[in-house]
Amino acid sequence: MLSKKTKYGIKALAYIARKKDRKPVQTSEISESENISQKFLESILLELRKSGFLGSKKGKGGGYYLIKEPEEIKMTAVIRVLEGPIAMVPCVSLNYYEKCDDCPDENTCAVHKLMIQVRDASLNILGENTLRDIATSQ
Amino acid sequence: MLSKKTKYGIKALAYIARKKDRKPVQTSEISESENISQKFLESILLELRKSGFLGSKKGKGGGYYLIKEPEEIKMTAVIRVLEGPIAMVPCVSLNYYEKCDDCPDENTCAVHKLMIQVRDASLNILGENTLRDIATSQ
DNA sequence: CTATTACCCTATCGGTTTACTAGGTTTTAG
DNA sequence: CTAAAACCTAGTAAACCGATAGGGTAATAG
Repeated sequence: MLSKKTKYGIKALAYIARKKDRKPVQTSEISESENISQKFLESILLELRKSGFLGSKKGKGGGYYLIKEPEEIKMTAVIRVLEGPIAMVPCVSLNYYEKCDDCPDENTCAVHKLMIQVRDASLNILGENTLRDIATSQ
Repeated sequence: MLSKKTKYGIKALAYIARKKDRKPVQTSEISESENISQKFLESILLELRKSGFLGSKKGKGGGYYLIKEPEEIKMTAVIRVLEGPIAMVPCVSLNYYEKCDDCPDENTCAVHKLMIQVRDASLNILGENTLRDIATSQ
């Protein structure tokens, strides 16, 4: 299940991407338009700035803006930063790998191979969708 | 992320499916072989019995056995019972649909269409894999 | 210069879920 | 009878989630 944090983060990024100009967008504007608690949204946008997706401008007329072009931002990258692993099980995660303590051998694990297939299918979709795709999909 | 419960449940089903005869398998045997806490496993197998995947026999020599053939059991069905929805967001779930309270219109939601694609990709994999496939995949 | 705007930071908190444990009851084979 | 096994009810410690509180700090318009 996707957390609200991730969901809100994606929506906010899409909102900013839909703006024609590159002027900073205020959190208050996004929170009102997308029905997201402003304080909660602030913490999410802050995280997106620290991880290199957004830039920010302080003071009057400030806000957040995209650093890269929307088509350069893959959804895999966004989800990995906000949500963490895309895989359903740590032992098949590419970026957040962890060994299962109950499995002596991953190659003989019934769950392992199945979850690799699911992971690859998800990675395919999320890797070929960019912020541009989801921002313009209305 | 898949819960331990679901993971253990799948492993247990696979273990039972690998047995040639149809004699009941005890929880103690499965828990030792698969490194699962026995008490926790008990509750999982009980749930799998109540949802129609397993039969049980009480008393000495009792245990759990498959009711259907392994190739008749799709992994979608197992996961839906143990884990719940397969979709990453309730608003795209086929079996556990729920409306988002922040979305006025699903058709204009940036997250919605993306998550439908992910769901369909996952459903494809999990729907074409049966218990037979994952039990014999070593 | 000063008021305002809006980003930035820390801390906390109630609620839910997760993974598991404890302890007992019922049923059955031998 | 008795040992073994499923069955049932509760409880619980820890983690996580979504949000809120309350400010601090930097930049800018006028």
